[in-house]
Amino acid sequence: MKLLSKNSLPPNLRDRTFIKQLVTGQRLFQQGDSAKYFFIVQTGRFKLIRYFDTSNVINLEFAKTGDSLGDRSIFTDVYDSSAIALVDSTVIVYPKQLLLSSLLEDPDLAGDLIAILVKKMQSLQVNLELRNIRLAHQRLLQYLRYLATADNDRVINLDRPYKEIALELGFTPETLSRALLRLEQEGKIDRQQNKIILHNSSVA
Amino acid sequence: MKLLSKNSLPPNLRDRTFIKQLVTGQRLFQQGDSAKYFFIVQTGRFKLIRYFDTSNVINLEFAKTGDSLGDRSIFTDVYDSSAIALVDSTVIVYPKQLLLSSLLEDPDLAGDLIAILVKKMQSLQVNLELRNIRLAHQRLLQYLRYLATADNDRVINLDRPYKEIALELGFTPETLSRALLRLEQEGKIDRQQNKIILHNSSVA
DNA sequence: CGCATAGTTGACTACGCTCAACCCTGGTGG
DNA sequence: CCACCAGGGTTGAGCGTAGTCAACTATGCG
Repeated sequence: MKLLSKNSLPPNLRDRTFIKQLVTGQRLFQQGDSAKYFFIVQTGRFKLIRYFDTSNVINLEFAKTGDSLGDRSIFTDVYDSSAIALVDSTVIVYPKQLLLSSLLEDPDLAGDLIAILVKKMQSLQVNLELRNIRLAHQRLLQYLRYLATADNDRVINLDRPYKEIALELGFTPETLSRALLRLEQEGKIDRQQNKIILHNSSVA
Repeated sequence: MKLLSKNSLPPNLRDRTFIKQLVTGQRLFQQGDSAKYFFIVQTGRFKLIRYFDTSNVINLEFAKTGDSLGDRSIFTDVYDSSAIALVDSTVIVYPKQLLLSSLLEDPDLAGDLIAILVKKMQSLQVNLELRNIRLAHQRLLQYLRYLATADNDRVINLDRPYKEIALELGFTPETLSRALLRLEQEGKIDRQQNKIILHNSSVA
């Protein structure tokens, strides 16, 4: 992945690409801003939110290491959402227009970007599939299975608050809490602090 | 968009790209098949479904004119779902490997593909946003607004059965029917056969 | 030590699902 | 030309589950 490492970029693009560090709560970009940059998360994580009228905010998605930010604005001139660092984070900042013109000259870069977009599409697709599962404990279990197969491990490390997971799954924290309890009581999982062990019987 | 017209493709790719016609109910590809092709819908529409165990089927998405099919399998060797024509349809069939190597030689094609993927991402994103709206009539209204702004028209032509729309929105047909009734009674919309008129007051 | 926040648990509410019946339309065949 | 049938769409009644609001605990941070 040439795209993911600043040093392997073609010189003219590399010279104008830089790393940005953000602290918890800091905005990377703001809805309505001129969309001059494209980003990839190096460390940490972000949430994307959208404002409708004032005081009407919705959560769009979460981005973690390796995910792109600002991808929906590749061909539009303003950001359609705001990105906020949930923890101290670093991102690679690409000047969008220069990146796009570099893609035309360096096909490998284009291939890298396509791969990143496809990966993101798949992730959105998984989320959408999960939403089609109505019962909270079943949706949660399926989510845990995805995490387990992705990590190839039955021990799942949840490195972020349940609150956030609840939002991503479309639940309230209360419902997530009860769903976890239920899976535990049914013997499908074990919980110890922020680790979850998926039992053999419930993997298939 | 060079990619969308067979005739503007580079010769070696064009020679192996073809149009395929399908009748209602016909399968374009099957989950598990070797993913040798990438498709773009020219006319008609498709549904993508996934089988878990036998007799456990879920609906993934619907694709209409201009949408890509098989995009999730660009970098994998088998299709992760089956595509079925919902009406008589035609698709452009690209040999996947040749398309990928052509992208590296013709940057315009790569740009076109990126645009298609971004558009699809946005569409998935919209669906996901809609799922975050809990009340059926509100989710439906928001959906109608998207359609209206996309078509830039307050008269929405629903060219497909309500049943299908219900699935896409994550409702049962009964719930969709009641939600339509409610919006009508609240004066937000008018219905006449398969057209829906979005009232001015409810656009913003 | 005090405060803010995450997480948990309980009681109640409300909305969408399920199942059933019915209407309506289009298509088919006698 | 009508009788029949299949499927989409609508409406009704009852149920179940997630949301809401509230109280409480635990944890981390100043």
